[in-house]
Amino acid sequence: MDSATQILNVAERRMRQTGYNAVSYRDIASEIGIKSASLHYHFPKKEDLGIALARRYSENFSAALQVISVTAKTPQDKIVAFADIFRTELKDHNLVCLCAVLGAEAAGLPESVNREVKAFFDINIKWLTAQYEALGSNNPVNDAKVTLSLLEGAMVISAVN
Amino acid sequence: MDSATQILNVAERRMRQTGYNAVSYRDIASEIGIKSASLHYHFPKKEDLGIALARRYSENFSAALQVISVTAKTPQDKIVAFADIFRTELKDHNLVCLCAVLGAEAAGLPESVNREVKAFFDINIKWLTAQYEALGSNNPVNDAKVTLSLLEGAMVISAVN
DNA sequence: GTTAATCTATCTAGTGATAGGTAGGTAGCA
DNA sequence: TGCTACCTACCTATCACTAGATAGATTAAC
Repeated sequence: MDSATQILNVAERRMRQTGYNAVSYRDIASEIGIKSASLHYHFPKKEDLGIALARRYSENFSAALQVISVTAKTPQDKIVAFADIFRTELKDHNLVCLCAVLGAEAAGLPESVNREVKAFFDINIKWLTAQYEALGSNNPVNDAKVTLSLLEGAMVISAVN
Repeated sequence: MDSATQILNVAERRMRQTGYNAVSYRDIASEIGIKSASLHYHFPKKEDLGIALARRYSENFSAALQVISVTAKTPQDKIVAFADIFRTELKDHNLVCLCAVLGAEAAGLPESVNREVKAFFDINIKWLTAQYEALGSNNPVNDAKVTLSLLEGAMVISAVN
């Protein structure tokens, strides 16, 4: 596996456990087995790493939503499959959604990182809205926001236990 | 106002915006107009400050729940009043729940702080469960958890916007 | 095909800034 | 006099980040 991917993997896992500021270049580097200076070759500033992390997370999520759109049959099945993504991450790996963690720290993060986090939420709300529309909801956007809020909040509450 | 209260007020606001690790003794002290060394007189370790913050937050919340229990008439009214606490904090002061922020960073915080955060969630779930019981819910504990998760998640998602 | 030039990914070594935390002193007050 | 609440001055550790060097792979020129 190439170094950039290793860096992103380690950084993502750590940030999802402890937040943006608690993760240092030294910690990431020593886990991979390189020096922190080498991290700056791949991600010159921490802000660059934050942007790359949130963007990759969004892209992976979008891909998973595409798969669900094809594999699950009814809108109900799709919403259940959506929730299962979060449930599995939490139960099997004890990991909170990256964007929930970054969202909670938003006022202290670079604006460029916040934009990526916001984009993640927008993608998910849009996708959920489509499912609730297909279900004939008379307020699909609200239903989508409620669903996403519920899942994100449940992860945060569970993380402390 | 005494210094300990001023410290707690400033620290709470800042942590609710940026998280535990992004808040420093120096920042808090300079906003109040004292030296960072003086903060250590009131809260020797940052862990002590974290514990005190979460505990005070829980106590204030419990007091608010007591008030709601008396002022609001029906269980429905009480649950709405509960949600309004969160809504008001977010809309009027743009502040996320302290325990949502600390929960998101849980794996990187002292265990003593996490215990206080967990206590906060337990208090709220217990109180909400009582309301859903009074409403005749056949799974009041689940309804309580869903309600709290929804509110906490909504704050986190809104924080980034 | 060999050589020269360039690129990639890492290293060592260090910067200045800031973190939490401590020691010891002091002004004012009960 | 002793206590409270602050101060100055400092410590060590760590932070993000940079400069400059280097080994090895790749590419270009002849």
